[in-house]
Amino acid sequence: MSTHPIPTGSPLTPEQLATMDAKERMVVTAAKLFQRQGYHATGLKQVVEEAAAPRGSIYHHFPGGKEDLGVQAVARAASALTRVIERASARTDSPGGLVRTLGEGIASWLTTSAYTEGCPVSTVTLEVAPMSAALTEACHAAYDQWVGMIGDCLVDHGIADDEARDLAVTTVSGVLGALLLCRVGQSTAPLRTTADQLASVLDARVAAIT
Amino acid sequence: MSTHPIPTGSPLTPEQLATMDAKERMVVTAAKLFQRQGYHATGLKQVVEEAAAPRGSIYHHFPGGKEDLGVQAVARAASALTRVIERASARTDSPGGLVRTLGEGIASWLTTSAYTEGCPVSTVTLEVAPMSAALTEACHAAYDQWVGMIGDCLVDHGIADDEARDLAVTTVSGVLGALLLCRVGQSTAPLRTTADQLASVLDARVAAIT
DNA sequence: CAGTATGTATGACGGTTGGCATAGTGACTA
DNA sequence: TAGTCACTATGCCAACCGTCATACATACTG
Repeated sequence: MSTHPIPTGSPLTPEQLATMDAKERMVVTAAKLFQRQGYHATGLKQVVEEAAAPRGSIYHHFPGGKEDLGVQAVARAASALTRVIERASARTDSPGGLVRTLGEGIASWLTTSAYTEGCPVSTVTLEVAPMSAALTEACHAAYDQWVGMIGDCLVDHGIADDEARDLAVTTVSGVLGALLLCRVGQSTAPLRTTADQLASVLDARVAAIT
Repeated sequence: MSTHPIPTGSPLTPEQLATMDAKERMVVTAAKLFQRQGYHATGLKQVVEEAAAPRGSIYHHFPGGKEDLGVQAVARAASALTRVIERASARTDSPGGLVRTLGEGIASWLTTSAYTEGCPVSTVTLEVAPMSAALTEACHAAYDQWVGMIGDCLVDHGIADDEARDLAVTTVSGVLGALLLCRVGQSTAPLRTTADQLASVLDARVAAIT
């Protein structure tokens, strides 16, 4: 890692952090850092510094050490994306609309962070699976939830459970993969393209039923 | 990282390594380790040990240090997947068949490694983009090549350049994302599902032309 | 209220490993 | 012999994660 072109600054606004206790600050800060630079590149030192938390408290709040903190950070980060899906789901009524809105939401997320923040779960997944069972499980739970939410949306539109799940898996895969391409190319085009195409597939599938 | 359930063993067979010089051994070993545990979790110490290479040679062969080694390892690993695509491309004549064959190839790759080895490029991408320009560029080049190859296949079947590229982006995104889900769930189902669905989309698109 | 007990919270330390730089070795050339 | 080259052993300092003895806060007791 030769250069650090983007001045990282604080991963969270001080106002937000001020409202939390030390433990929560650590979890939230770790989540942001994992999302930005990955699990192994994030030192506990950096976490406590940016969270303005005392070094010694780590093993009080997280007896399992870094891995323990990681599990909670992943869970927290995952729920953030879950909310994005929920919000997108509330704003549209077709599966295709959901995917498109979701794609836009994530895209804006990418641009506002100057492509430093990707999927909070994917990075950790690739770094630790399947070495750390606890972290792998936390990531797995996140993906399952996302697949389930999109699958439910499809079922609501009349698609059979099995096919709905398959389509949801493909959709989540596509979005996650597109996020990779976006980060590496510093462009939201792959995400918008992929979301658009997946949306068309889902809508066509729904249309074929009615 | 509490446990190490899978005895890692040597990442490469000694016979393979024996035919290479020290530099090549380092690149290949680094590629395997990055693929397995990521960039930051891989120490140069581990690389030289598993490559049976002398420690002091690192900065002779790779003046840019770890990042330099990383760029070459990514390039090498990427070309491995490129060959898989080439082979899949040679064995089928439809885009859908290509994607299905590709999915199977990667799936067998996952199972033989007990899900320890994922996409060699994705892990590094998420860990370093966009902090390290050199590594990001190396990853970008790999993705571009894959997208280009699949896009070319589509163009060969009569699809216009722009749409071919869009479809290729979606396909690569889906495969990469599915690989994530496979690793976290220790199952090849997501990959086969995704490949299957993407293949259907591509074939339908081709069929609509003729 | 004074004194103590109990559990929480914390700063300082340690053994290890991280990537990297330097000084050095030996082989080959002139 | 002197010089050049490809290559390597050794050592450095910083950062890593985890442990520990201690300080704090609250609640209980006489």
